[in-house]
Order: sequence, then structure tokens, then C-alpha cells
Amino acid sequence: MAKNLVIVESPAKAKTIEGFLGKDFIVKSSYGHVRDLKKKGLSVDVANNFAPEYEISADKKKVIQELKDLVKKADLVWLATDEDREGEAISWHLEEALNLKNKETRRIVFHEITKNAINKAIENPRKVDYRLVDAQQARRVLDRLVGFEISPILWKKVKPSLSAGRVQSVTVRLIVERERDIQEFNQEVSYRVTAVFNVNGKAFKAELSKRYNTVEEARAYVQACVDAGFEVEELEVKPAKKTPAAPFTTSTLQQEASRKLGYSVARTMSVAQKLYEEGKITYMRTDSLNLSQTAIEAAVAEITSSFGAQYSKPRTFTNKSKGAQEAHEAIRPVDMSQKSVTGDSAEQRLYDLIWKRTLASQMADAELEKTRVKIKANGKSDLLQKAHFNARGEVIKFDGFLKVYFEGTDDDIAEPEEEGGLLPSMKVGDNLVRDNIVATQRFSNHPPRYSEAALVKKLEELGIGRPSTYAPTISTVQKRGYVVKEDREGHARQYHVITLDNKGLSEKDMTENTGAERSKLFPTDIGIVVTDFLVLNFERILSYDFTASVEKKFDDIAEGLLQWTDMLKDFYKGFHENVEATLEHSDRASGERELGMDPKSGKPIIARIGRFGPMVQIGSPDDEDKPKFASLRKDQSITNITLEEALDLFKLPRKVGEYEGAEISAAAGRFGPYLRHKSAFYSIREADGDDPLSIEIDRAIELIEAKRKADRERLIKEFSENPEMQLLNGRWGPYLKVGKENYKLPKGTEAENLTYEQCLKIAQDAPAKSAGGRGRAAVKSTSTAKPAAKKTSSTAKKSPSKKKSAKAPGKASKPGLKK
DNA sequence: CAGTGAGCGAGCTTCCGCTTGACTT
Repeated sequence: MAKNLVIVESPAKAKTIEGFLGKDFIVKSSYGHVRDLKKKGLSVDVANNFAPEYEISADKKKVIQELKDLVKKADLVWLATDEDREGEAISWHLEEALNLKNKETRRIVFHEITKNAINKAIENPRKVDYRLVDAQQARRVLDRLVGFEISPILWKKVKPSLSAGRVQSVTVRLIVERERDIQEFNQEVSYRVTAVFNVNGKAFKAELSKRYNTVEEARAYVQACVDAGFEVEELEVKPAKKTPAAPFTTSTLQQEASRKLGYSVARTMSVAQKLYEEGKITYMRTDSLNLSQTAIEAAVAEITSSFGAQYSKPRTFTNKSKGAQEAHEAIRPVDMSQKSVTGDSAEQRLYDLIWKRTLASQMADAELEKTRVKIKANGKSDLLQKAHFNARGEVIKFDGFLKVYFEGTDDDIAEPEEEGGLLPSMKVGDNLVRDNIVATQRFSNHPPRYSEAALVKKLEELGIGRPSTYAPTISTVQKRGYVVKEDREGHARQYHVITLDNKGLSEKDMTENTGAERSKLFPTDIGIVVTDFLVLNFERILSYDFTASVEKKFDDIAEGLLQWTDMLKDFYKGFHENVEATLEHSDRASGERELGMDPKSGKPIIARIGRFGPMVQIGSPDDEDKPKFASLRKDQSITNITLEEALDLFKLPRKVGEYEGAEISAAAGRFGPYLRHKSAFYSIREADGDDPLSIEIDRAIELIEAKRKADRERLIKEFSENPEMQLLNGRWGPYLKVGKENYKLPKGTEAENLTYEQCLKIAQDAPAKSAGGRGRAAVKSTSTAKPAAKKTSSTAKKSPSKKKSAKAPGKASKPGLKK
């Protein structure tokens, strides 16, 4: 019987450590936090010194029960949660939840999962550090106060179900402000002059030291070059070196995977999770740049045997970001000698990236030789003396870490510099042959919109959020409808080019595509209105340094310099007054904008945020006639919709024609434009060039027939025994549908061969639905702001059983299933 | 899923950070 129970946070870690510790130890996982503030209500007794009301989280009841049983049997309990604020708090919550007061309990910490580190930790136990726990409580309670006092103001003043928080609101602000910068951006136009010169039969590129603002100036310069001669005026050769980047943290891994592999931050994290669980990489939620000594030694061995000793240079990196808590190692391969892994291609590619980055971080600098050549133009025109050409060359003398890895950059729209590789050899005074000189019209770029990964980088710089929350935060602001991730098509732009070559001087206009964006973050109308409202009324909390300033206080609490309740008292006084004042005095925020007058009724038309999102409205409730309403389309915004576009929205629904003796109408609903025919709905996709305002009867019939055909093809098999039961082809392959419920087919089954009895069994064996659970189901129910009373009887019947199953985990009834 | 937007108004929504699976049409 194991005498020792060790509790860590992650099950994968538990497994590894158990291997190190031997048979007297059993190692279990808490799966993160086990207790939290009660889900419902504020659950902080403000009047009673901010006493928090904790409960065991619903999804942790089972874990706690299992741990309790093990505690009974153990002589000694080792709390081995992470060594940071949250980890310390988990240990304390475990003490409380498992009632360890009367048990011999020891707290141990380690930063790396190596046998050595574990053994050292076991030899140096301590007690739970309650000052650190208090710092966590302050953090937790402050976040609850901010979130649960501000969000209801938004429900009242903007729209129901919205949310605000220390992290998410500032995240949205970044995106809103970037969008404003872009809208206000003044594009500058200039002419950039480049040349190709030739020396001893070898060509190279150079760029003029100045740009011209007008086409006349550019033309005059190029003209002046017609009779000019060119010679090398200065030549400078300088050694330079490049240093490898530090090994990956969560944030840098997300950035590089985005740049090099095109993964979203969520994708990166889920692939990394798999690699971690398979024991291929170390923990993926970390802000530490540190590598264990064993890892560094393994890297040295790998580098020396693959490339030679001159490529090895062991390094340690120190963290620049202030909020870092460094409870883990940097993200690295567990086994440096394993160059690749099996698994799907995403796992292989991400592992490859991690392996190369880690290895490179322990390799020698790259040594370069940078050459700059200054070229002067000799000729009659004094324009020639006012500028010179520069040619830059870079030669790698020793590749060092570049042999395996080169860090990506975010400047995807920046003008590429004319930086060649090797320049031909030349010396001061050499005459150059001019192959061509080209003046090209260029346009300055607005600041780039954030990609997910660029936003994570910014958040980390500001010290906002933690490695475990970057990906969830980005998905929260999208789920709440504050931000959308979108591709935007570019548009064609003309630019002017003046060329001087061996055929003489010529000019032409060229076309380029510009402004295309892929997977970038845009604020929605609601995001903009909410941000403006919050910045106006909660300036302090929305400021970019709010988190940094409270973090300082948390540190003071952790060092015993400040009582956590005093810190909260200090914060809450002003904050709560602010909340009260805002509730009482602030105006409703709707982003309202008057577009003009309705030519029919003469009443004003306004665009604003309504209960269900952005909309336009003719007239006001005070008028004799009811006002008319119409929702904005997805691609429209309150900020720029025109009167004409608004009037178009009121033209729907519109009669398209008759088919099969019934009317077809076109309209726009919550899920976009659609056709309605015989109480059935058919989506209209604007991407296919269809528009509800202009679609004609023939095309409408075509869409209806296409949908009917697709529905027929979806059907794999029907059963005479039960017309409600169907095997269908869905987005994720074949599935079983019984009434309104869907069931996954067991792996490896061929849908068309299934019998009625087999299908019945699949439906009955399926685990009960965890109704009202987390994740997508919860998101759906919040975005569907629909009164339950209006629902059909079959869904109404379901809701009581839903509630039941949420409270008492067990088997929920399965409607539509007859035995 | 599908034209909602006052009126009378119950009861609901919401935070951040630590962990994994279960699940999706």
C-alpha cells in the first residue's frame, strides 16, 4: 500500500512523476483548480471584509471524492501544485476541500520534471505559503467584483447578456482603437527609385536615398539620369552577428505557429496539448524561457553530433516580461535526440518547430558580413547631387543557428528592403554601368489589423492575461460578439511607373491588389459601442496599465507587505462609487446615428444597437404609428451605413413569385438572407452573387431545388420501423438522427450496413447529454435570446429534464426513443 | 434556427485562471 499521496495539477505530469518516485508513492492530479467562488451571484461578502464564498466546482466533485478516499489510506500527503500564485492557491483549496488540517501534509515545488528535481523537492518540503494564497484571493475577488458589477450595467445600458472584465474589455479596446487608427489613417504617396547596376558583368540592385512626393519630381530625377555616369563613392564592410531567439513560451509558440504554419492560437494549443499528453514536449502553458540542465546537455550532445562542436553554445535566457511567474520550463522536446514524431501532420509540424527552436537556442551566433555601397551619380543636373544610391549586401560567414531555424516576422505588409545576398566585388572609384532606373509610385500602409497571435503578443507585453488564458480570451471576445475574425478581399489599385532602360525613358500605369487581409480581427458595432461606454465610465479599469498596477499590489500581498482585504477595500471604494454613479447618470449607449429622412413618411431614420444587435429604425415610439425596424446585415455597420442602404433593408420581405402554387418570399433573418416557400427555409448566399433584394423567380426555384437535392443526398438510410430514425451525412461524416436527437456512430462502422436494431442500440448506449454544460452548448443558449414560452412543445418538454441532469449527473431521458 | 425591437415584466445573462475530455450536424 502506498504510504505517500502526491497531488499535482496535470494528469500527464502525474504519470511521469509516478515513474520517478517508486512504489511508495501514488501520484494523482487535481485537474487544475478544485474550488472557486460560487458560480451564482457575486459570492463575495463585501460588508464582511470581502469574505469569499467558495464551492467545489461542479466538474471537480468526482476528483475530490477520489482524492478524499486516497487521503484516508495515505500516511503523508504531498501538495505538488505549481509554484506560482494560482498553484499555491490550489494547494490551499485542496487542504480545505480534502480536510487536510489533521493530516501530515507537505508542500513541495519543482520547476522541471526531471528525476533530480523531484527528489530535491521531496528533500525540501515546506508549508503552504498563505501570503501567496492571499494574493491569489485578491486577484480572484477583484476579477469577480469587476466582472459582476460592470456586466449588469451593460445589460441595462447597452444590451442583455453582454460582459465586461479586466482582461476581455481591454482586449477589445486594443482592437477598437486599432480600427480607429486605420480609419483615420492618411495615406501618403511617394515615388521610390531603384536601380540595377552592373560591374564586371555582374548585376546588383540599389535604392535611392530619398523618395519624391510628386510624379514631376520623380520624372525630373529619372530624366537627369539619362546622361549620368555612376561611380562607387564609399564602400563599407562590417561584421555583424545574429543571435538565436529564446526557446518557446506559450505566447511565442502561438506567434510562430501562426506565422509559419497558419494555425489559430486555439489550434496551436490543442495540437501542443496532444504532444504534451503523448510525452513528446514539456508543458505548453508557460511563460518561462528556462531549460533544465539536462535539456541543455541533451541539446549540446545533439548539436555536436549533428553539426560539430563549433555550432554549440549553451545559453540561458532571462525573462523580460514582468508578469512572468515561471512555474514551468520553456516549451521544449522531452527528448532532444528525437528529431521527429509520429502522429498527424499538425503534430509533426508543430513538433518540428519546437525541436528546431529549442536546438537553435543552444547554438552559436551566426556571423555575417554586411556591405554598404554608396553610389554617386555624375552629370549636369544638380538634382543628381542631392541624392545617392545605396546597395546593401549581406553574406553569411558562419551560419551558426541559422542552420536549423530562422524566426518569422509580423511585417507582412511592410515594404521589402532591397537587401541582396552577395554583392559583386568592387572598389571606391569604380564606374558602374546603369542597366535600368525605375521610379515606382508607392503608398504608405495603415497600421496592420491584429491577427490572433499578434494580439496575444500585445497582451503579453502589457502583462494582461496568462499563458492559460490567451486562447480562451480571444475566443471569448469573439463569442460575445465584440470582435470577428475575418478575411477581407483586397481591391485593385493603380500605380505609376517611370522606367529608364536601354530602350530609353518610358512611363506606364500598373495595377496591383492591395488591402487583402486573412484571419484578422475586426471590432463589431457592439464591440465599439461597449468599448466607448466603458472607456467613458470606467477609465481606470480600461486603461492599459490597470493590470500592471494591481499586479504590483498582488506582489506586495505575496511578500506580506499588504493585507489582501485592505487592498480590496482600497480598490472597491472608488470602484463601487463609480458603478453606482454610472448606473444612475450615464445615458443608454446605442451608438445611435441619424442617417437622414425617410422619403415616404418624412420621419428620421436612425441606426443603433437594439436588443438583438445593430438595426435601423424609422420613426420613434412616441409617434402615432409604430416605428419600423430592420436588422443590419452582417457586413454592414452602424458607423458607415448610408441612407440608401438603410432604405433597402426595409424592402424585405419581398415577394419573389409563385412556385408549385405557393408564394416564394425573400427576407433577411438572424442567420442571413433566406427564401421562404411552403413554410420551408432556403438560405441565400451572397457569396454566390445572390441578393434577397434582386433575386428572381428562376434563380429562387434553382436554389430551392438544389437544397431539396442536397437533402435527399444527405439521407443514407431510412427505417420503416421508425420514420423518425435516419442515417444522414453531416459535416463530420455519417451520423444517426432519431427525432431531434443526433448520435455519433462508433468508429469504424459503415453507416449503410447498419440495421434498425443496431441503430437503436447506438442511440441507447450513447452517454446522456450533459445539458447546460460548458462550451458550445452554453454559447448557443446565450446567443439565442428567445423566450422559452414560444418554443414548440417538444423542446419545452426537454427543458425540465435538462435542468435535472445538470444538477444530478446521471442519465437523462432520451426523447424519441421507443423500446 | 428564420420578419423579434414599447406595452406588463419573471428570471436569466456576467469575471479570470487552473486543468481535461465530451461533443458538435
